[in-house]
Amino acid sequence: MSSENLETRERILESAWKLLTGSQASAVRMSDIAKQTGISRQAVYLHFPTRAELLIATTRYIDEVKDIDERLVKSRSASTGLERLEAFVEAWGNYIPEIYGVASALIAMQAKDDEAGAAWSDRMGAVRHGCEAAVAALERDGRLTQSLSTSEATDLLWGQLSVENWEHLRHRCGWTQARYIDVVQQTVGAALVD
Amino acid sequence: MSSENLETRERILESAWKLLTGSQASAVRMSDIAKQTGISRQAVYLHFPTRAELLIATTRYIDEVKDIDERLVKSRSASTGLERLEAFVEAWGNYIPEIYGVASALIAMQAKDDEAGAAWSDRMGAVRHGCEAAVAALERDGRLTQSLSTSEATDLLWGQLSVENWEHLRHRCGWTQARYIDVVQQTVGAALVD
DNA sequence: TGGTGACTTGACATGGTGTCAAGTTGACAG
DNA sequence: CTGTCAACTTGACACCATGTCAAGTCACCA
Repeated sequence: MSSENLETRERILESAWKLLTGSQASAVRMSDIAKQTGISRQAVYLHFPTRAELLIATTRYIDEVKDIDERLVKSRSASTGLERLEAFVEAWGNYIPEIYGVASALIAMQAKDDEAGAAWSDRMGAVRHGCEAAVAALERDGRLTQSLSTSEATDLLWGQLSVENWEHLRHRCGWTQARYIDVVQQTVGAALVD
Repeated sequence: MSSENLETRERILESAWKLLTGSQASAVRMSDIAKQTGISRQAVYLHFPTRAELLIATTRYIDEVKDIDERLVKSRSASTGLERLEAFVEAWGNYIPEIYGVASALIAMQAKDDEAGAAWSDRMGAVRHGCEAAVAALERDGRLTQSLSTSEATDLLWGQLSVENWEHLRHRCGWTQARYIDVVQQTVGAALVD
């Protein structure tokens, strides 16, 4: 078993990830994570001061394991703005399923917990930078629509790539992941290009 | 004062509405609503069995007072599919601010409370019907894009008109309401028409 | 041998929801 | 005038999850 030798901290993160990936993410309690890890609830608190910090650490852990940076770097190598936009939608859109469990738990917390809210905003701020870069590439090609300012175009793209929109189309509407990517590329193309 | 003669039940709904419209909607507790109404916390439970039911009753109350039906009826009188689509976006998009407080409290609850989740889904199901009708009108005019099925087009429109997307553009991105309506009409037009 | 760090056990405070039981009060019917 | 009933009050309590605190176990290391 590869997980036998992991430090307790990592085993906790693995457990959290696993449980959060299952259904009903926001119903996952500290005691569930402890049980899954095979340690006491209090031991979890020796590694993470609060539930919010554990969730945040879990997103960072997933980022690392799934190498989100690597995925996004690839989207930056596209030659045209349009290609770059599509590559970015594909890269991020295909990453959402990985973090969805933790993301939804964090989103559910943010209303009551400022720390969780700030952390999630921060996380999403990084996505906005990606959107900004894609919009800038489009503008450089002279293909950004006249009807939106740069920042409006960025905001719009950002919204289309939100976890909430992914959840809506994939879960509430039952779309496949492939169709989701396809249609978002198409929508975003129609809204922003030319 | 018009509210002096209201039955207690209505005064509770008014209080809930008022408090939920203020900031931090999901932080509104039963005791806050009781205090605002000028009655004991237990008295609230004499009228509404759970917090979820109170929130749901509040949305219905707002629907009634703000006459959402009337607003939507108007959008149905448009002659062309495109006009109808735009009228629907305008009608619903301008209604979201009215219910936003209650909506966000309900959305925050739905993760943990099945009853709240079901009620909110039901509510949103009604919006989907409106979307469906707008898409059907577009199709009748032969102006629905080839690249989406009827139900996909409906899902897409539905997502654009979600409370979450409104919150994203208006709150997170700071757009004005007018600009929000404008850009959503434009986006939805580009994605669905022709 | 003795100390240290990681963990366990168990108790407890906090904060919000929802329940229960025993009043109080005012209006209305007989 | 009196009894009753509905609406409301007061106060206590169970529940549940988070987070804290204190004391104890245990393996490893100097």
